[in-house]
Order: sequence, then C-alpha cells, then structure tokens
Amino acid sequence: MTSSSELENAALQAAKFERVREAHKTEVAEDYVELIDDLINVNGEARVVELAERMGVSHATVNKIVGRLQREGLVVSRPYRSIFLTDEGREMAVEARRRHEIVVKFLKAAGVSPETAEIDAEGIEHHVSDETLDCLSALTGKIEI
Amino acid sequence: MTSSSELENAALQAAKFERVREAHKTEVAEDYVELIDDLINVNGEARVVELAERMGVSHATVNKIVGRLQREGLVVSRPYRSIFLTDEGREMAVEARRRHEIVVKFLKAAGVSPETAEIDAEGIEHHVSDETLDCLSALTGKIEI
DNA sequence: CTGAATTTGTAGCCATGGCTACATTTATTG
DNA sequence: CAATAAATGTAGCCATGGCTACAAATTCAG
Ligand SMILES: [Mn+2]
Ligand SMILES: [Mn+2]
Ligand SMILES: [Mn+2]
Ligand SMILES: [Mn+2]
Repeated sequence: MTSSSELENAALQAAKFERVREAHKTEVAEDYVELIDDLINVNGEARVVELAERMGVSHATVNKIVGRLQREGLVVSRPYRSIFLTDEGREMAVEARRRHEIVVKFLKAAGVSPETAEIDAEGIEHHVSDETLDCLSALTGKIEI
Repeated sequence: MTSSSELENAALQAAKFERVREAHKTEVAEDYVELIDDLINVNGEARVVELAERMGVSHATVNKIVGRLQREGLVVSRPYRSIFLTDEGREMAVEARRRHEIVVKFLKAAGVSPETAEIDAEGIEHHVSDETLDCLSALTGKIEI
C-alpha cells in the first residue's frame, strides 16, 4: 500500500505480482547460463558435477534443469559430455552478468559489505528493470566521486 | 564471477544460491500477509475473491496458498469466512511493509519513476538483508538533502 | 422467503525444482 | 587391460503454485 489508507487499483497491483512471477520463471535460467559461461571461460568446460557443487543442489537437479534449458534453446548437451551455450544462452549470460555487476557495484558503493553485497545481489539482480539499472549506475558514479 | 578470471570458492557461491532459494520460500507468504493486512485495514476484512483479484491469480490458487499459510500459523481461516492474521502473521506483514517502503522510497530517490519503483520493489524487497536495508535508508536520506 | 448471483471449496491436472536410490557410462589407475 | 572410481543419467518421490471445472454455501434481490 502507498501509505495512505487508500487501496490502489487492483489490476495495477496484480500486474506487479505478475511481473515478479515472470521474473521467477527466468531467474533459474539466468543463474545457470551465467555460471556455465563462467565455468567455460575459466575451466574450459562446464560439467554437471561442478554446476551441482556451485549451485548447492544435487546432480539430479542439475540434470533436470539442463534438460529444460536445452528444450528452451539456451544450452546444448549430449549424454556424458560437457555443456555448451547456444548464442541465445551466451547472450543471456552476458546480460545476466551485466546486471549482476551493476547491482554488486552499487551495493558496495552504498556501503554494504562485499560479502552481503554479493549475497543480496544474487537475488536482486533478477528484479531490476533497465530503468532502475540505469539509476543505480548513475548513483554509483555519484557516490564514488 | 568477480570480474577476474578466478572462480570463487564453490561452497561460498552455493551459499548465496541457497539464500535466494530460501527467500523464494518466504516471499509468497510475505506478499499475502501484507495484502491481507492491507485489506483488513481498509475494507475491514480480507476475502478470497479480492486476494485473487489483487494477486492476479485464480481463487483456487488463493485457497491453496491460504491453506498453507494457515498450516504455517500465519493466518486463521474458517470455511466461507474472511481471513485473519495471527500475531505472527501480523508481525510478518509489518516487517514486509517496512522493507517494501524502504525499497520504494530509495528507488524513487534514486530517480526511478514511481511506477517502475513500485514494480521493481515488489521483487527486490524479498532479497534485501537488514544490512542493505540500512544502507539504502541512509542513502535515501543523503540523496534527498 | 425463495431463487439467482456470488463466493468459496475441492478435485484433478500441469510444470518446476528439490531430493534419494539405483543404473550406466566414462575416466583413472594399478 | 581390467578393476575401481567418478561422473552422468534416470526413475520416482515430494511440495509449491499455477490452472479449469464442477460442487456447495452464502448473500442478495425481488
Ligand atoms: Mn541470481
Ligand atoms: Mn525472487
Ligand atoms: Mn513482493
Ligand atoms: Mn510488498
């Protein structure tokens, strides 16, 4: 509620919650493609075991999610081989990393400890619009001066 | 990744994702109790139809979620009657509204349009730690001066 | 007070993302 | 090269939060 004792328009309010639900559908994909891209860049390849270890879930869970990512055209994986990103997956990874870094930098500039900044950014990153991202970048610049 | 070509400690990274998954378990509850509290304050009662309308979901979905909230001790509801918050539910509502308002105020102060601020806050609010919340409040004060 | 409209409940379906347990394949090592 | 270890796959379970369709209760008019 916007502090006054008036309730906002129901449809408008519903639209916000729908937006959040929409974000939740893509955020798992975003985190996985970003991590896959990291692993490929650093290790040369992305394997199920390491995804499982770094996501903190079982390898069975990773397998299921990789299956969905492949269905959705973000990833290519053949049985017992390492996992590759499609062009679309790579684009999503780049975009996800961009958001992630802007949020982390802003939080640190705002005085949040590096550890907490990293933790909070992992959730926040999926819910910031381009408009907000621009404002956070601008603010980070101003604070640092 | 932290920009360098080094991968961070796997267990630390996993802890962050676990935190996000944890937040996702509570955020539906937070949004519902906050809305229920709003409806009680403004309308005198919270009913399934209006929850459904304002959350943008079917009344069947609301019923299922209210059932869970009751199981978890956040809500009391008897068949065909309106929905009440327990003390615990009310506490959660107050806390959720506090977070919500701090985030919205900060975003607006940062130059985000009121509409976008409200939209983004609905997702962000569930992923900000107390530490970050304090920093955002402080920053909002500074910007406004 | 009765009949229609509204609200609420419930059943049963689906996809997602968790898990364990077990099977299979690939990699390592003696 | 064979045996063991490690990685991957798969089956089947669970809870959540979506939905539609239908049933039952409550509320509102007339
Ligand atoms: Mn994330
Ligand atoms: Mn979220
Ligand atoms: Mn919310
Ligand atoms: Mn809220």
